[in-house]
Amino acid sequence: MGELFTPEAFEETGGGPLYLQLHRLIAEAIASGRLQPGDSLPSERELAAMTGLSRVTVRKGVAELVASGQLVQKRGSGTFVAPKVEKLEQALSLLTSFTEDMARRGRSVESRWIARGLHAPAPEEVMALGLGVGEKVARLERVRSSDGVPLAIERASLSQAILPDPDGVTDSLYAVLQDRGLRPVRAVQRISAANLNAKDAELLGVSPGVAGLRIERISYLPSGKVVEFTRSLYRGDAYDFAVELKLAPEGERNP
Amino acid sequence: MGELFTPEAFEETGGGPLYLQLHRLIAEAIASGRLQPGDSLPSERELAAMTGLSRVTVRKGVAELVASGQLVQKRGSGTFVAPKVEKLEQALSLLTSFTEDMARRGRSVESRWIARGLHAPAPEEVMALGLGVGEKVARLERVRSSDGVPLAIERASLSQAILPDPDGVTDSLYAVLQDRGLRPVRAVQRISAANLNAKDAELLGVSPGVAGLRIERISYLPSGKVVEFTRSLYRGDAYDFAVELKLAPEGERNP
DNA sequence: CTGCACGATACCAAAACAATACCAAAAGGG
DNA sequence: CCCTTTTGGTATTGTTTTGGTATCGTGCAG
Repeated sequence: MGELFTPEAFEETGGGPLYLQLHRLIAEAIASGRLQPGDSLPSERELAAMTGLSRVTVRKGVAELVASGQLVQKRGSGTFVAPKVEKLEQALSLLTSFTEDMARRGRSVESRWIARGLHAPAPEEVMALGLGVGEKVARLERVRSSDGVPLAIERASLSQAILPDPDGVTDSLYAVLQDRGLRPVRAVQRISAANLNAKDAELLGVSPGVAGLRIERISYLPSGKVVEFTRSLYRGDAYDFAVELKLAPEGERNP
Repeated sequence: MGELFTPEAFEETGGGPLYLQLHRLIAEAIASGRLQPGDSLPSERELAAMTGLSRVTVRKGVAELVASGQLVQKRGSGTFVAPKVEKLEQALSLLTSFTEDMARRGRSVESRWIARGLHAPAPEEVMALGLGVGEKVARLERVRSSDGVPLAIERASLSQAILPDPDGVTDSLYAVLQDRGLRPVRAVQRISAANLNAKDAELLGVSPGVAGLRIERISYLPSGKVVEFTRSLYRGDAYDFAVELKLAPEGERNP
C-alpha cells in the first residue's frame, strides 16, 4: 500500500473537512486503479493512526463510499474495494462504438459498407440534425459482423458541415470526429424493439419478422450542437446490452 | 472561489445600496454560470471579510436570492446555489419502477397480478439470486398497463429471506423493499429483443411473433448481495426507453 | 422633530465536525 | 471447541462553524 495514506497526502486534497479529504483520497485511489477491486484497505484504526485522524472521522470518510457501493465492509475482516462487475463504464458502453464493444469481448469485427456519401436529407434527419435548407447530409450505412456473423445494421447521419467528406471514414466514425475536435459529451438514446423488415432481415441473414433491437442515438457537443444521428438495428437473438446503473444515496447530500 | 467577491468588484456594479450591489454580483454569477447549482458560497463571515461589509449587510444582500429560491441556506453547513430539480434522475429511470416511470409521463397506471407467492425456484433463479438448497423464491408476476393498454409483463424473483411475504406487496415493490431497509444501490441490466411467444403475446394483447423488448435486471445491496432478479417484457411497438448518457472526460477510452 | 432605510455590533441556536470510550460480530489460533 | 485478537459498529460528548436574530447607531427625506 506504501505511501498512500500519509498525513502529507492530505495537504494536496484541497482542504475542507477532514473526513471529506480522506473521502477524496480514497475515491481517487479507486478511480485511478491504485486500489483494485478486492483490495483491502488498512483497518480503520490503522488508517486513523496513519493519517493522524480519529477513527470515527475515518469512518465518516469511508461511510459514503460504502453507501454508494464502492467499498464493502466486513467486521472482523476489513474494508475492501467492491468487486466491480465492470465499472460504470458499462453505462457508457451503449455509447461506445460497436468496434470497441466487441473488442472488449475478445471478438473479431468486420464491417461492410452499404452506403457512404452525401445525400439529400430525409425529413427525420432534418429534424434530428437541425439542418438548414439546401444542406446535405453525410450518410454512413454499414453492416457490422463479428466472427463472420452479421450482428447489426448501423445507419449514421451527420450534417454536411460536420462531416464534409464521408468517404474519408474507413474505420471508427468517432475517431474521425475526435481528430476534428468534435467530441460528443452527451447522448440521448431511445431503445425499442421491432420486427425486421424483409430488407433488413436479408442484410442480417435472418428471416423477416425476427425481433430486432432498435437504437436511435443523438450525440451532442458541449455547446449543445448535434453531432450525429444514428439508427442501429441489432439482431435480438444474438446481441444484448449490459448496463450497470448506480442509485444515488437516499437523502440530500452536502457538496 | 477566486477573485469573485473583492471590494473592487463592487465599483462596477453601478452604485446604490451596498447590499444591492452584492445582490447583483451574486445574481450575475449564477446567471452567467460562474456559480453552478450545488456550489457553495463563502460563509457569510468570509463574504463580509472579503468585501469589507458587515455580516448583516451581506445577509440582506443574500436574503432575496434565498427567498426567490435561487440560493439555499443550511445552518452549520453553508449557503449553496439551488440544485436543479431534475437531478441525475435520468440515468436512474431505467431502475425506477414502471409505476414511477409512467407517472412522470403523466399517464395512468394499472397492474394486474398473474402470480404472487412462494414457489420452488427455477434453475436460472437459483443462479441469479444465489439461493441455498431448499430455499424458496418469492415470485411476483404482473401485467402493467397504461390507459387501459397492456404494455409490459414484469416477473420479479426474490429470495425468500428477503421477501418472506410476497402477498404483502400490493403496489410498488421498491417501496416495500425500502421500508425494510433493503435499498439497492446498484443494478445490472441486460437489454435484448425477442419475439413474443403465444402466452406472452396473449397477455399483452398482440399477435404471437411480435417483437418485444426484454430486460433482465439484477439489483444489489451495498454489501454486494442480490436483492431482486426481474425479467420484463415490453411491447416493442408501444414502449421505448430513453436514456441520457454522459461521456467520461477525455482520458482513457473513447469511442 | 419624526420616520425610515441603511449599516454595524453583539449575541443565539442549530447543525456539522471531531474525539473518547465502549460494544459486538467475525476471524484465527490453541 | 473455547478464548483471544482483530475488525467494524455505536453511543456520547465537546468543539467549531454556520446561519438566525435582536439591538442600536447613523444619515437623509418629509
